[in-house]
Amino acid sequence: MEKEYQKPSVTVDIIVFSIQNQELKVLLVKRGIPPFQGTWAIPGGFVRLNESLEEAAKRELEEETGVKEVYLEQLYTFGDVNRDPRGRTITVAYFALIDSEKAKQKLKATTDASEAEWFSISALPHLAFDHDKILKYALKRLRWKFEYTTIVFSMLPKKFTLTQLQKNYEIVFNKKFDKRNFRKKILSLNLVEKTREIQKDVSHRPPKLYSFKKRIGEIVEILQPGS
Amino acid sequence: MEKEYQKPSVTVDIIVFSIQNQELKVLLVKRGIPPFQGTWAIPGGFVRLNESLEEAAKRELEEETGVKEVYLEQLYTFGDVNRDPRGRTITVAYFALIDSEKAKQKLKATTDASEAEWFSISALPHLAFDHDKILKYALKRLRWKFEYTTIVFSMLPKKFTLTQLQKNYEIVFNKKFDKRNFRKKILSLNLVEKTREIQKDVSHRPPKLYSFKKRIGEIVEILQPGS
DNA sequence: TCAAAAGTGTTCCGAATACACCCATGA
DNA sequence: TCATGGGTGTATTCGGAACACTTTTGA
Repeated sequence: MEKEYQKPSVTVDIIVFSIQNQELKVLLVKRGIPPFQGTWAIPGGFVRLNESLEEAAKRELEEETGVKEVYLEQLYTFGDVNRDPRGRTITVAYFALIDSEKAKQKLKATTDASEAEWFSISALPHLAFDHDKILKYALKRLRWKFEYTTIVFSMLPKKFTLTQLQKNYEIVFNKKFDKRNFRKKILSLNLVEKTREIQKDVSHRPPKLYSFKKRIGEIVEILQPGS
Repeated sequence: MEKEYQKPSVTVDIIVFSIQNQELKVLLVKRGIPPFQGTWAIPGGFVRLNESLEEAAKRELEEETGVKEVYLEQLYTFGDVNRDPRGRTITVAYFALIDSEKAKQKLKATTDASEAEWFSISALPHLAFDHDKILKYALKRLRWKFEYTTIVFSMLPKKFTLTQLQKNYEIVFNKKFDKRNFRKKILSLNLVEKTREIQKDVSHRPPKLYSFKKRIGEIVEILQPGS
């Protein structure tokens, strides 16, 4: 067989973001086997012949975290010749968003003896392979998606307060927004509706709970660049 | 070897757009061999082990068209299990933009006895594999890029008139813009500068030629949605 | 009564929109 | 002189930005 007919390996890697304790976090796994044994990496694995890329990403994600039904989208495909020392490997990166309630669930013990852990994006270890680059790109995409689409709602529980919503934006952009302008904007976009519930047992004026009306990920320009 | 260790094949497909004769066109090749023999398809081919994905895309593009140094960006990776009847094949789609002068060059005779031809996107044939879907997505991305970045300049010669620039937008969006507002916007973005040249031999007032000042593809929100 | 977050309006400014006429050239 | 596209300005409207105080609850 000629060189050009040999096949590269194909993997999927899933960058999983969530917001916990007022911080943006990403899920990493410690590699149990070489190469990069003991180094943190983005969770992922080989694509099987009988599953689509998205199915592979969903399967790996469930294997690592036990969570299903999260927001998942393809990020980018990384295919530099020497990105994996074991041989030519192309990885299709996905990024996933988990709402704060699901993220609190205990991480499933992983099958391949590696540990999984949430890391704040402000205190990341160096990652295996080209995963630093992949993560950096995922963050860029995340911010972009927050600006122009409604994915924020995939990181919130079904019912939430407008302050929680605003906090999520502030965490992702690492920037404060004006409360009145923020609420005016969100309400004018007609994205949310009041529920009849209010949050109880808070030691301040109890906030109203809202729910999301539209399709997650829809493009709407929630926040303009620089606002 | 177990099922999950068999490897899929990996190809790149390149959707090449250009604007010719006031129409948005895409380059297609007629397949010379089965499957889908005689059907039009997006140009592409297998990724070799010693080249990155982008290198593979550039190589295939040059083999098909003879053009080099075009705007090229990764579009999306398509990996449904049955998208290729020959067996599991994942394709990394790229999209490329060629300026009108380069696009006028004669298409190189292709090596694998297939013909290449420019098709207006308003009169497309049915395509092989899942290429209809890929092309549809590429068009979406193209429009998005026109709205928010400066890629339009990759479809223009080095020196161009503001009317040519506006025409390109009108063709891509299939929509007219107001001449005064368009020029005001472009000039306020500080993207172009007057050259000392004017276009000669036109049977009307000769237009000034402009050149592009910045990096192609930079995000600038040239046209707001709905403008 | 205090602490903590919820909730609420107005003014100002810049950018987007709508809109019509004169200019320079080749045929 | 005519046809063809080049080139230009203003008034209006809309949305973004800045900004501070009162309300409600639990501790």
